Amino acid sequence: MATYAHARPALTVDCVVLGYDDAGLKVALIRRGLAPYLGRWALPGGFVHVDESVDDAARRELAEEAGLSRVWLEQLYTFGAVGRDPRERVVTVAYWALVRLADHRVQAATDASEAAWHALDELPRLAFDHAAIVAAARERLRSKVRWQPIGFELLPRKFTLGQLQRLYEMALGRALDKRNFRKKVLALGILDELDEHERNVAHRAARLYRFDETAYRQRLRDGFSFEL
Amino acid sequence: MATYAHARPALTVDCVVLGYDDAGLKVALIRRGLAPYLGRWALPGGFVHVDESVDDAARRELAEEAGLSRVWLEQLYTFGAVGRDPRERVVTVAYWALVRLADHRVQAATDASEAAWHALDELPRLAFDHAAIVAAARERLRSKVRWQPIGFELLPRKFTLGQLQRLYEMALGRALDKRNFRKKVLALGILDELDEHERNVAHRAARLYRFDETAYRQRLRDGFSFEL
DNA sequence: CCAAAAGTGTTCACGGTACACCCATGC
DNA sequence: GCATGGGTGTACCGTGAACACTTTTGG
Repeated sequence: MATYAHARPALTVDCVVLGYDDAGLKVALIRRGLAPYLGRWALPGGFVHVDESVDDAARRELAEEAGLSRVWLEQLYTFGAVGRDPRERVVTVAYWALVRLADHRVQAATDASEAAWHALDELPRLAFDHAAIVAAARERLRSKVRWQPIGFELLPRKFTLGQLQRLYEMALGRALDKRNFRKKVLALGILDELDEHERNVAHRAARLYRFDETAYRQRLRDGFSFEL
Repeated sequence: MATYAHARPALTVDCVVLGYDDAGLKVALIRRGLAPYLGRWALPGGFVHVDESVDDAARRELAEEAGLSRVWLEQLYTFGAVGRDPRERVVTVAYWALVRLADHRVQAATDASEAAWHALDELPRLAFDHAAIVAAARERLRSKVRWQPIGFELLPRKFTLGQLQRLYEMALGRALDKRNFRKKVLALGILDELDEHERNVAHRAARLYRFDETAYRQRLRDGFSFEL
């Protein structure tokens, strides 16, 4: 393990930013303004600087390239195949993030020519191996959603149980029984029932709820299972 | 994302190799023959070459530094804090591996002055942030063992249900009920019951079993849950 | 009054858990 | 014969899954 003087792989981060609205799950993509894959859609990301942690690099790129900050962010997987970038050897640490679509407009910045949300199940062809990275994030969402009440990161602060259920159905890729879902989710004891209802809907207005983070942390400490 | 000409972080892999025998879980460590942390125990690992995938680098280091090959190996997490190596900026992709202790003698090789198995719950002080990496592997084992019948990678090819149960108890950190354990594990239908028994034991000789990988794959395809 | 989603309980089957005694073997 | 782990079955309980109708609101 002598000092390393040879060519080294470059190191980047790439972020799979997932958002949700009533139409479904979306990913934030950026249209590349440079070769290779000029004009293709790609994940926001970029090189890791020597003086920042990899986590910080992910947050920075998210802010610079997509104009997003203060989002929930977690490391996903490191993609290190040899040919994944045609220019040179690049290893990328992929992250995934969840944001409230209502709160965030993605905006292109720096060297990205365009940024936009894309529906998760009708993605365009992506640059590099980014399709595989998105697939990994999707898989992680599917498994994580069963153990941690992640959904609240994606919904507006006040939401209906119907919205929450539709989100879970999207994430899990299957229909859930309405009564069982409400029963379980309310039994978790991490929702504040508000004295507010939807407005201007063409059907009975649903009650609004809010995620009770304090109760959630308490339950976590008590060793609680959030399986849905 | 122009061509990158500045200083770049170096990229390494580190492997948490877990082994098991009747005395408990062990991790393979190497005594460092170079500064920094000269003489300290550390995980086997090293730099990723430009012409090999990160996975390949992990396998190579495992072979070179610990003399291990053909082991079960999986990516664990990427550690990218800024100060984790005092010499220069180094990001490491951590892997974890499971081996049959009976089959593998670790042997020091290349630039490691010594290699040995250490009991997982009485580790010496480790170099760099390797203690955190081992802790992450341990946590991963604990959660993974519940979903995938991982234990078989760690046991000899023929084993008793008692051995399997003790392994699970080590991994999960709690005692399991013998009858329930046997019932569940046999119900999985992935064990071959052999017409062989232990020999030379000071008690009733236990029947030996073998992991039936074919049946396992079949169950996986059928969407089977291996929760214990 | 019609469409569309909200809201609400009960029953059944299965799996998890708790629990105690006899058996085979080596010393 | 004794110490040590191997081996076996049953009863209870809680949770997950299935399932249908009434209510409210806007158009």
